[in-house]
Amino acid sequence: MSIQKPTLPKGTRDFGPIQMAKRNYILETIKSTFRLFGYQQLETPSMENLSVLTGKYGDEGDQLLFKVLNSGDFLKKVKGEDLEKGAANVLPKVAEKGLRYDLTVPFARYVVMNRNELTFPFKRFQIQPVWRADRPQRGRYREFYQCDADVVGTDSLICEAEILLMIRRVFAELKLEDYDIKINNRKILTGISEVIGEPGKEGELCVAIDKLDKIGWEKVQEELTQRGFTEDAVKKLEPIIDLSGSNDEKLAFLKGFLSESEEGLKGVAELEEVLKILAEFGEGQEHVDFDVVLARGLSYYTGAIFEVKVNNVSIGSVSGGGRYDNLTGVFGLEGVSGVGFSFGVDRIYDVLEELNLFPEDQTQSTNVMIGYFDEEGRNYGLKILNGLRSAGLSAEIYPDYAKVKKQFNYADKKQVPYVVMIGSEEIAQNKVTLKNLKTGEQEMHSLEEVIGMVKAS
RNA sequence: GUGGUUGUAGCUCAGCUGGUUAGAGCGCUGGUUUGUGGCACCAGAGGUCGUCGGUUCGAACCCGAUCUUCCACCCCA
Repeated sequence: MSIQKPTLPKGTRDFGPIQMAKRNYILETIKSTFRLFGYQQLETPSMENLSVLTGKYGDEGDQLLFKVLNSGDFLKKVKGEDLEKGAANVLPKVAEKGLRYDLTVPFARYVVMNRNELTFPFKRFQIQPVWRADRPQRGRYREFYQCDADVVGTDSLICEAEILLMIRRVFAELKLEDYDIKINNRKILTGISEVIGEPGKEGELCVAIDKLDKIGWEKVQEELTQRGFTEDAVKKLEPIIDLSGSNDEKLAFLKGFLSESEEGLKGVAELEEVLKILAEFGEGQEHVDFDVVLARGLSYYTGAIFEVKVNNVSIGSVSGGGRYDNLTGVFGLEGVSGVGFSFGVDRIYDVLEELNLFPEDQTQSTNVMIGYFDEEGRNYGLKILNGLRSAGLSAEIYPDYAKVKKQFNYADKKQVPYVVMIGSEEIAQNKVTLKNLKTGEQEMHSLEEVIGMVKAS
């Protein structure tokens, strides 16, 4: 029998100890921020029934769902005629479960199933992996983590303002300074499409405008024409594309531009209110940038839209979100509005790595390692080990009888800062030798002294 | 889903127009040093050249398929 090399499925990764330390640094920052703002943690199963997942992400989304083959004889419901009709006909008979595609739909399902137990407004955060059968690329994986925070059951714009505050807090903690929180409002986009004489086409409008950064205004015009926008409409759009100035200046302009659109003015008013609430918090508009052409998640967002971009790095977009009316409508619970956003941990990881912003000592796990020469030393070491741990120091003993060189090598590789060495002399004096691996200094001390010294370092 | 790209030692990569026994650096193991890691020196182990098939007297090298990697598009975090 030939030995086969193990491999990972496409688009998945292992996280080793070093990576986990760094990931936890990011995740702890995010979690503590969510908790600080009153959000409670939720977890849902990796698998959902396909009836919950399908139809929520569009045709393209359905294709990207990982389906789980039924257990046992998964073919028992399939008939010959089903096979002839094609995959779409066979699928529901061989798979009834799928891996979750995002955290929002499972959350909506949870809210509907627990509507009578929940106290609204309900603020929840959720940090779990999601799966997409996408083609992997840099910063795009088939298994990746989302960190969502949503509040449902309120229309209050305080929530929007708090999202801005949470993003700023997380980024400040992570020492990320050069970034912009782009903010816009779906209603403004709707208003613009009305005003330029193409009502109801804001979706297409935004898909095209969204590429502005990438392909430029010229190409966007081409695409708009291709999508059936009139020349007149494209021309009317021009002042929007050129819009610049402070948030307040842009809003002032839009009030005039959108004066014919009730919906558009409502969007402007909402945005103004969010900024006003921010001011009531005693906070400024640092990093907050009203971006009229920001368009994302248009199929579900109905109010505010957020996106966070880190400047001068290869992967810019690290967070996003928005307000949606009627999150739970598809599951039969009407009128539950919510607003939420999500941090992309994997991308934040890459950004921090690129900017070299991870703290130095993230990987250090053990404070002290105990080494020894013989059985007597080992047994004495076990007592010392227990003492160190009781004092709250992370400690370990080298488990095998081995050359001192090997023991020290192990400590060095693991970046353990201190080694306690035990030989006959130490036992006789009821002390231990403490060696600082960074400086190379070593001296005999009592256990209590060692505890004090290591803790002080 | 469309188009392109990559695969040689644990890692990063050499390897000529197809020609004997496939190399380097780092890492690993052992030694110089049986109460001491990093540094230095010495020695050693480790490869079905992604996989399967084809062309050829002969394939890491040419051809096909497949998997994988990365990139662009679509879309998205």
